Amino acid sequence: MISPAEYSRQLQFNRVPKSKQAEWIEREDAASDDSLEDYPHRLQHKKIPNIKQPKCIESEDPVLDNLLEKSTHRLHHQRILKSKQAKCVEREDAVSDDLLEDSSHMLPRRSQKSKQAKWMVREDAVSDDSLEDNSRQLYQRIPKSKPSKWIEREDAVSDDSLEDNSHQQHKRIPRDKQSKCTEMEDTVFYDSAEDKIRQFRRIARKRANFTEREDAVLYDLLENKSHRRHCRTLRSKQLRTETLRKMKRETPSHMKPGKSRLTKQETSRLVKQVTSRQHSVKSDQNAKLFDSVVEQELEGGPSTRLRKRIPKPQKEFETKPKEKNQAAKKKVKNASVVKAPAGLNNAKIKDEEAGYHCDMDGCTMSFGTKQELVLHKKNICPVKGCGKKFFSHKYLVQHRRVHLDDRPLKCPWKGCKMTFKWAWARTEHIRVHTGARPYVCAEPGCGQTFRFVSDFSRHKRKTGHSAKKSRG
Amino acid sequence: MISPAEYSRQLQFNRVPKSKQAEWIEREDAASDDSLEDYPHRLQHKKIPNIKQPKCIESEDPVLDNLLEKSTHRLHHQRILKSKQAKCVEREDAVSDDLLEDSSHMLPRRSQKSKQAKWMVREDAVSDDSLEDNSRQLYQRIPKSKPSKWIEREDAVSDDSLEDNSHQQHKRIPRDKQSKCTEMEDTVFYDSAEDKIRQFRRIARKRANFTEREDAVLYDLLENKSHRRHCRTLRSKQLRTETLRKMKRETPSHMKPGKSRLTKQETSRLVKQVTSRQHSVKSDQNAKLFDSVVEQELEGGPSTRLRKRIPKPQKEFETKPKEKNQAAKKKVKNASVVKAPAGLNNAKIKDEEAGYHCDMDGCTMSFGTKQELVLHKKNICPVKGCGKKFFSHKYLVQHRRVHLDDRPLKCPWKGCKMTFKWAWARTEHIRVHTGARPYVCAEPGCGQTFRFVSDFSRHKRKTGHSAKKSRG
DNA sequence: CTTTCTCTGTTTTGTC
DNA sequence: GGACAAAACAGAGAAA
DNA sequence: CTTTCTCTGTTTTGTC
DNA sequence: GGACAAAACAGAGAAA
Repeated sequence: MISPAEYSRQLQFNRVPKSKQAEWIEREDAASDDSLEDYPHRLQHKKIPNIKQPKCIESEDPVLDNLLEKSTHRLHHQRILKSKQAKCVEREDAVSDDLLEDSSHMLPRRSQKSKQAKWMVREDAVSDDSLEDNSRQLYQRIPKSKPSKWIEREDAVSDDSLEDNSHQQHKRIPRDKQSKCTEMEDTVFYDSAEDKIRQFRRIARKRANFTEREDAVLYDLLENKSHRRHCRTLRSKQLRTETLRKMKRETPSHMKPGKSRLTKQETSRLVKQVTSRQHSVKSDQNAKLFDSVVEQELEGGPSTRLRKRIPKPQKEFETKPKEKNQAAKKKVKNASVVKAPAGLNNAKIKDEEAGYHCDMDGCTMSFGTKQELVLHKKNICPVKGCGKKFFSHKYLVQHRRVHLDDRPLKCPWKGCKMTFKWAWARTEHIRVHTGARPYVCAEPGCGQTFRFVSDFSRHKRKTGHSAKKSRG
Repeated sequence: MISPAEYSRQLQFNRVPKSKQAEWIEREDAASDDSLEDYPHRLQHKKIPNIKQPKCIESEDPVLDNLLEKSTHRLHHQRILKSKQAKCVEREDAVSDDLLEDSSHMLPRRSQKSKQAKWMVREDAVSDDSLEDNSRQLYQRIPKSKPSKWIEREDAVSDDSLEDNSHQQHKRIPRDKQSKCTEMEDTVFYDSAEDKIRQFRRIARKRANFTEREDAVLYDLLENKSHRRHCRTLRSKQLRTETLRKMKRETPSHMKPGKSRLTKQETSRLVKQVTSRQHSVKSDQNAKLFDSVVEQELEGGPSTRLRKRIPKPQKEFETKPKEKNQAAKKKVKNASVVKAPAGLNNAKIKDEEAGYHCDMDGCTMSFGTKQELVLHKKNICPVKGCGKKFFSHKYLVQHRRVHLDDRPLKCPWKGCKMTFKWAWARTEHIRVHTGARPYVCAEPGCGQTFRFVSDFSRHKRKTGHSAKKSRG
């Protein structure tokens, strides 16, 4: 089942699932085991940022997109979170059946029986379109869509906005994973140094207002610039601490000085500019480690300030309804599930099978089934697990990006590889680079500043303070 | 802005955001920089599993929940993904304004003006309820809810199911993060060994059918059992390889043998049982590393097979509409946003302010605003960013768990700390432990087996093969 | 719990 | 046949 | 691209 | 005033 190559790869990358090492609980012994489970400090909550990143190609061509969009480096990150107090609500013990099933005396439980197209709810024109679609939906399933009336009328339609081609979903974007390292022996030290470099950057970024931008951007170094190998390391507190300790006492020789353009003096200067609570001693140590591992890029400036108006091609959906092969035909009975407009599945813009065109004012979308179109016209997203209902038809079209992988908006900072689906996300992200805190509470004695609307908004909500936004 | 303690912590945990080290792109220099960006191997896409875990306390008391739910250990994980081909669609250059804003010549752009309650769309009874709620919504915002007609009638109501108290959202549950290590000096080696242990487990798990369960569960060792510190380490390929190399050549003395109950002989046996493509040589090495770091727990068995019927208290929502303090009153004008039923926010079950009770058959839910109730009755989730529309009112009630943190279902395997909101997720997860592959394609020459319905379903969809499920 | 920061559905602003 | 809860399915989609 | 595996809205099964 | 796109907001929520 696993090739030697894959095996080595897994060995190397530590791909063995965590939970797989657990033991089977003896039914009778469960009590003793459970006694241990009330400990508040269990290693339970895990949280790992996730990011998918750009694709650099100017494409109107969905086929080309498909070919390219899957070959991107992804980087990962790890953080140790603090514990949540244990709080076990044992409410469902349905394990029984499944345990039986999985424990080697398992029986066949179910054969795929027919699904009746009983799914459309009356009260709207949608009724029984489902049946007439059964014959053409081979590989996709028909959404058990939810008819519902409300269709916004005021600003319902018009054209797709400029960003209709940008899309995808990602969860949390860890800030600086895209480091890169020259191949070297002392990788361990590299990694530790990298941590400290990040720390330095943070410190620099924290300085008051970035009157000199140079200072703020001194540290672009770990970014990949070409084909170099990527170094992504994340460690536990223990490992990190341990590594640091070892470094201090036994391996100064591993460092490779001379690569960083950030001198120790510069480092110290920056550290001093930081708020007084920070420890310049530690930072100075960092400066040494710095030298061993990094390359730095020179600071650039904002690349554009002129807004570019894109003429909007308007022919996004060519949509040639395409009968797929008949292989799946025997399962046409399963006709009641949402047939996600294949284009929406997993970030591909396959508009080929879109045979049902939206005729709403200015909307050019089309879908593989009548159901999808009906949902679409009701401003309900027809993607299977989605089913969201929107106020505006136009937004529904923009909403598509949520289900696509495209992330066309890039952070303009040199070396920053962050990409976005939403302009606002990028807008706020940039403040991470600039250090700007544009939201200032106008409440007379408050004076708090915020970098993100959300935080400002929360502040106002919680305190009732005033709402003025000023320059940060 | 940052305390010394926080600073050290950040230093230690490497919390500096990645993208913060980027440089500002000179507008004029952008071209040269951009030339670099077409490289296919950019370090862009990142993907990091995320997991939140249990809370062990029997609580009906939301206050207690709030106090406890935040103090849980979270663990993290990192993986390096393969590259996605660069594909930069520069479609929006809207940076301009924000760059200006953030670059120190920023101007106040907006003061919170009034939001008119223009949001309710005609065509349903919802119309202008919004206005009458303005006075009582102080800290929450009123959802700009989407009136829509469709209400399922066939199985619309009845009681909440057993699982109404279980909830929250998490993304991807990495399989075996909850490792634990005794404090020791050679953490690096520990980590490497841990990797290999996982690999071993994977191999063991891959064996044909787990006729002897003992073999499948030999490796439960890294799980935390009490207050020990957690060791979570994730490294880049380079670091891992390097560490491994170092271990081999210079530090056999760091190992701490005698802890593992898995002997080298056992290991070899397991390795032999693995598919022929795996390298027993490597595995044997692993067995040695094994010894240095792990403790093992004895295998248990399934803890329960009897389904427990929970009587269902039925008084989930006591809901005393509670006027919060008046601080936020001046912003009541912003009345048009979804006021997420505070109970749904961020996994707290605060039903205190629920003053609008659902009178649908058997439904006991209540909400802070009429709008929410109206949405609820339309089977639309009133949580702010959600707005999903469901077929069944009863499911809408179950859907709540998506927005709550509670994860009441636990994996029954000893030492496995996985928790779930959905029974099916746990059911399939358990197969990860057992190795079961219950789905067998019945297509005459196919014979493929699957561990997860989803994969089986995809197989059938793609191949058109038959649908019988048998024991794996 | 807190802070930091991204995602996204809806609202507000700005321009014509 | 009906009602209903439990179980399962079938996608979507994250992670590797 | 693939495999592995979780999440979740809807369908199917099982029981009364 | 209207229409409309761009920008911003206000949550939700992930991560640390």
